[in-house]
Amino acid sequence: MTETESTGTPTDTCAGPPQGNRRPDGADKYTISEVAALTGLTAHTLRWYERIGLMPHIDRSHTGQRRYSNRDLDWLALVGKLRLTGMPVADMVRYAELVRAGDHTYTERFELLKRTREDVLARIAELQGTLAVLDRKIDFYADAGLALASERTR
Amino acid sequence: MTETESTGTPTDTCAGPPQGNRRPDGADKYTISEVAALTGLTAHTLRWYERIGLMPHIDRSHTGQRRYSNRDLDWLALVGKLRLTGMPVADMVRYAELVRAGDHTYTERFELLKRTREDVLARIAELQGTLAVLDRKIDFYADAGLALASERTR
DNA sequence: CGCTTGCTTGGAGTGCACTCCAGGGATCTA
DNA sequence: TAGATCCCTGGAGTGCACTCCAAGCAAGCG
Repeated sequence: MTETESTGTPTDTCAGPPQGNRRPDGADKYTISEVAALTGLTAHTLRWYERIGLMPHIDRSHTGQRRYSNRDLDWLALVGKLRLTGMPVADMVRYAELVRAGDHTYTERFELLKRTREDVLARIAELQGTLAVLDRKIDFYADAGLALASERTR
Repeated sequence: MTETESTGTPTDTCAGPPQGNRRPDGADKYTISEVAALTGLTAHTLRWYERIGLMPHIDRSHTGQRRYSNRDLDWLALVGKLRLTGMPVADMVRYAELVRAGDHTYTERFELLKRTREDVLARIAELQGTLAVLDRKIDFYADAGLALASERTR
């Protein structure tokens, strides 16, 4: 219920997604439960993301606890967006691997993003088709409901 | 090797209403594999839909084989649309129950459809937000790729 | 000092939506 | 009459994306 995924201003350059109550860079050390609150994911899921290779290496405190940075939050915001598109986690892991592999994977990342973009466009089109069907059915039920109501109450 | 189930349609995954190759009403008797071909679902899935109560009672031939009608195809088309919205199968079963229950469930069906419509609108908005992020990233990678290319080949 | 809270781990469990299997029956073609 | 092909059933298995568990460590508090 603490979904702090606001629709922020799209003014950032590359990966600057919307995120509210952050600490300034340099003082950006978040515990796992803070990140959970900020992202809406559970701590379980955050650890699981790390295990499957979807996260970069997360900083640790001197006692071994995770300390997330603003950069990690940026990455999680992107992951959240990709998740909304229905992209399989395995594909996101693939993208994460490309990022870790270095600059020579730019082209491949580019292709992956373009393919994803096409998928999103297709999904939007699908949903708009569904919306049309839904609207037709809703009109039908509105008429039927009206007919029933007038027949029964007046 | 009893059933050639998952042959499916190799390319046509648009899930649009393929109402072209239907038989006229009155001569509308389709076997399960014909329906599978028409809908893109597998015969397994069609039987499973029936088992969980997502389908009305399907006609049977004198030997007990399923014979689908145009009406069944209509229902499957709606189910396909609802599936695209991400609606859980359990909710679709609920809708199917309401339809079976009779005319006095009109209002409830109406509410369900309206809620679904809102969900679809929200989903489209989400996807458009994701599209914006994706486009920003794609622009970034296009520039980076260009820089790399000009550095190397020109 | 003990208690509570929050974090750690590997591994096991959950829910959804299929997906497949074994074993058998009916129909068609050669 | 044989073989191929389609279909039937209940139940078991699969893959994905989490979700939870048990056992234990570390810090803060009265």
